[in-house]
Amino acid sequence: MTVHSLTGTAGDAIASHRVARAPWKNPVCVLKREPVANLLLSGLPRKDRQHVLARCEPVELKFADVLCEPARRISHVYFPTASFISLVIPVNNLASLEVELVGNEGMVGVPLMLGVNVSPLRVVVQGPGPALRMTAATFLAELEQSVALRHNLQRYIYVLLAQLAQTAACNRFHALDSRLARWLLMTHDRAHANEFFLTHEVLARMLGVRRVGVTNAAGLLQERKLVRYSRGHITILDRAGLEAVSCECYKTVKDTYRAALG
Amino acid sequence: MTVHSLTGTAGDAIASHRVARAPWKNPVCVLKREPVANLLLSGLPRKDRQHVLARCEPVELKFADVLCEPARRISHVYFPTASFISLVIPVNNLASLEVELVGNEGMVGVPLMLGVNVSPLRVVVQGPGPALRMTAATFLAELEQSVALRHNLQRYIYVLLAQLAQTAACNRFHALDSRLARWLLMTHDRAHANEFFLTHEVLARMLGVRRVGVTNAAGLLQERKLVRYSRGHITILDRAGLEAVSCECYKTVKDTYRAALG
DNA sequence: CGGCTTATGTACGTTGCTGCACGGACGGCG
DNA sequence: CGCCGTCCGTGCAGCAACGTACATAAGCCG
Repeated sequence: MTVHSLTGTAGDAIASHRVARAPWKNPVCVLKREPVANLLLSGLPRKDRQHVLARCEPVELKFADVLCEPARRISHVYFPTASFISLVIPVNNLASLEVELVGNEGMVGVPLMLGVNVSPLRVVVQGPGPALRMTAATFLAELEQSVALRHNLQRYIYVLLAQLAQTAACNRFHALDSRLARWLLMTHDRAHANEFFLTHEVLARMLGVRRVGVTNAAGLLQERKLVRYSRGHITILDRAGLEAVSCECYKTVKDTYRAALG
Repeated sequence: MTVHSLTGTAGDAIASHRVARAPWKNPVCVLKREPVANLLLSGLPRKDRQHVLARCEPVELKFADVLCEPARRISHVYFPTASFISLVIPVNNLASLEVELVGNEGMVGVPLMLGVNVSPLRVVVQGPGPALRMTAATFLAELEQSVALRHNLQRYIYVLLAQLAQTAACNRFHALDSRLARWLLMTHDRAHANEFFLTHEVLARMLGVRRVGVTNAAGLLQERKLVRYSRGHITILDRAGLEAVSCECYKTVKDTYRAALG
């Protein structure tokens, strides 16, 4: 993992870093991106925000970097801006299932807030790009400092709980087509780009199904002109169409977030 | 201390959910019970514990009482002692899935700790019996008072998160037999009795499957002499056998709890 | 006892996904 | 250009769970 710090405080420019240098092979991803801020931080009162941002280190996350393994100590918290990160639970060293997708609406490292310094899940970079990070110790100090930060992050944990429950139900009841559509929508929201890199293989591990299952479901979405993909590059063509195919879980989760943090 | 029944308070609005007769009155369940304390409270330092307990109201929960509906305000928090409570997510007003089972190792009303006063889930009494409860306001005041309480409950939320992730994976990957076995084990832990009341119908709604599916799976467990049941009365005969049939998720979750709160 | 309600058992075709296997196609690279 | 690794597509048998429908059995009440 390459981590280069941009010296100088992020100041009030919040998280509007300059755009990443080619995160993956295809530059198109980057070109379509606009500067993004982390919503948990940008919502803070000016003073708290500046204080926190001054202690954040901008980093560039690379695709497939593993930021933490289950049962290992959490060294840093991450606030993605244009990157996004999967929280994955491995099962039997074989299968795995994504239980949470974190983009600029969230953070990684929640257990620290709860008095625990190990992660229960595997943390994998799914979408390359910039993020802000803090050491665990600094983070805890900031929590002491800022009531607003505490407040925001507590509500974020609430959203997380609700979202986990919804995802569990979704995995249980909804067909693969719908779940795939939902996943693409969530990713679209967090990628801040119409195109992103994701092979069927990776998608399969996220959704907890066979690679071929994804191929079929994706074929269906492509037939209907909702997405286009080729060798890992997925392009969203028709959001509304995807929302129609996806289950209500997508909307439900988004509403929960808006109600608690919007 | 006076023991208040729920009937006449919150219970009235929801009493319609009760089943016609009263199988939960079966004395066998009760006879086998020993006095139990709530572990989140019993672990507190003496002084804090007394302070909290003095502000708790003992209540007797009845089977199938609905303590809270999704998106409704949380009026009380509950610390089950010998009772246990399901957190259920309804889907499409038809199916539903249990995402959490709370007994004397936990509490109901977690969102209050996170600055949110509505529940994302339906809260249903699964096992009748005593619990301690506090009004939302009192609870928040107690949180201010006691660092130890805050600490304990934060860690409990951590366990909750890990558990939700594990359950999601379990629902995705494991066969019904295993999941049923796991569920029975979890219930056994919380019921503090070898026998409890649960029809296949109810179990099916918890596991998110057809009633017939439960009948088959349960038949298998009974063939192997692991459980015995008749018209809603399930008796655990062979815990070790059940653990063998169940998936590792049971052990994993239990270990997580022990590590964080044991 | 007889009638009713609730709980459990059985049966059958259907479906969505699995496990496995292999064929083809695109793109990077020498 | 041609090789080769990665990624995508197809085919097929198998299976667990689904939806539906109906049949028995156990307790409750009059």
